[in-house]
Amino acid sequence: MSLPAASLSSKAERTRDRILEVALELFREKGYEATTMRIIAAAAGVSLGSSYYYFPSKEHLVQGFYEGMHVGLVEATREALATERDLKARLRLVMRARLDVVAPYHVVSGSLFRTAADPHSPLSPFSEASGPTRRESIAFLKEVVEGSDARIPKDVAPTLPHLLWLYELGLVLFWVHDRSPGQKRSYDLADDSVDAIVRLLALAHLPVLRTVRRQILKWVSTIVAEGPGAEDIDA
Amino acid sequence: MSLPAASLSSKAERTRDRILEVALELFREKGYEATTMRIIAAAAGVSLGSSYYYFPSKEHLVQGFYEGMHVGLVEATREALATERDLKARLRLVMRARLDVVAPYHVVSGSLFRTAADPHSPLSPFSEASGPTRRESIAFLKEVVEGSDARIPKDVAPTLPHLLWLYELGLVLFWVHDRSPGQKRSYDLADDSVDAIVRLLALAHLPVLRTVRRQILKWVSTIVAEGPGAEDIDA
DNA sequence: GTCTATAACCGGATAGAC
DNA sequence: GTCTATCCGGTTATAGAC
Repeated sequence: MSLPAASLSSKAERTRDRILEVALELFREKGYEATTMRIIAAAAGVSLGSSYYYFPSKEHLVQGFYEGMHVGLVEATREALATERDLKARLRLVMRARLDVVAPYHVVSGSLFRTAADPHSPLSPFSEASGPTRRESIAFLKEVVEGSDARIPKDVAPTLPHLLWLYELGLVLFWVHDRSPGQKRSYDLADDSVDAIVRLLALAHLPVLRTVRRQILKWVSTIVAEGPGAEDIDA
Repeated sequence: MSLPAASLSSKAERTRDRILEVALELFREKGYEATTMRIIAAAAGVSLGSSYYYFPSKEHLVQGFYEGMHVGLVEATREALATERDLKARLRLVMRARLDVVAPYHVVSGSLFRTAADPHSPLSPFSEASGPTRRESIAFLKEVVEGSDARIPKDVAPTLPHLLWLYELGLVLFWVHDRSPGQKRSYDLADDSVDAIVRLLALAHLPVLRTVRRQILKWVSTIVAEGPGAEDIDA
């Protein structure tokens, strides 16, 4: 989807793209379960067997979805991030945009994310296969922080993007479960939790908080170092 | 499983129990996917159709698992909790016991918890069907706190058990993904995060933290009020 | 009405011919 | 690279036994 567009045969590539495109549309329209591989194949004008030639499993069709969501977030926030310098405002607009971008998929999100919970699945956010997207997301959050005028304590700075990535994951997890109209609660939670995060960051330098700060940094490192390898930590 | 043991016919009940027992054992031995309903039925000495008479779906077999895990935790900690009064020690032993109790199921946990991520699934920790177990867990954590000699700020007290429940959920989620030998990282994380939590609680009364404290309480309420109904909040 | 069994359906995945 | 035929397992329909 965001691969170097050259080098691969064109007929095959168009077939592949068509299958993926059709599949994502059907997922959104009818849901993940209701969209059978047979229907996808038919809609894309290929046989069932051919679909499996391009995508080894139904799950693999969902990887394209994730990458799309990340690209969508970057595009949706580029303009606003270019001018805004206040950290709280930056984080808030990013998290709100995150929710906006995934919004059309809320109905399906349950069954879509279902697979993501399984660590053995390539769709797990911690998996090898998700590595590229994960690293891109963390790098993006790093920019969100560094582009602000906030002063972040030296020891917190390297871990902060990872912490924010975990936080974003949690927010989306909440959103998946959020049945309030328009997922209003998720937006409220985003606002409230961003407030708390920024305030905590502002207080982080206080001597009383030195020990907790270290403790928290320690366990965030533990969490983020988790996964297929230690490569995550220096993304 | 923890129902009033009377009132239902005994032959049927024994059949039901046998199916469940056999299923859990097979899940642990061979994994969730590899254990087919046909195998379960055969091992329990009934026909496939009969299994479906007792358990409407394969997922429903997993509900018994959850309840078992909760009962296991309570039993594993009863003795130690009876004498220990220090909050940090109490929380630490509870969280370590939580990991001990689920340990035999680590290999399977991925596919087992997979379904739990789907909000539409009865296996979701936030679902109606999980309500009883969820409320029991929160009530248990309330006792863990109240049985300690720690002084908890008045405004924090009612929300704390819910916060701890979310925290426990997160810990287990991490454990599911933890591939370190013996899941050592999960135990480390439990220790470190309990330290941080207890320290934060001790500092919570400080005037500088008043605003953050309120903000955090607010969004924890938002999260926990989420789900099938508002009944969660007064469990 | 409670329980059990057999046969079939449906959809994800695979084999192998062309 | 594309197809058809088939497998396999969760689930359902339904008939009948106790």
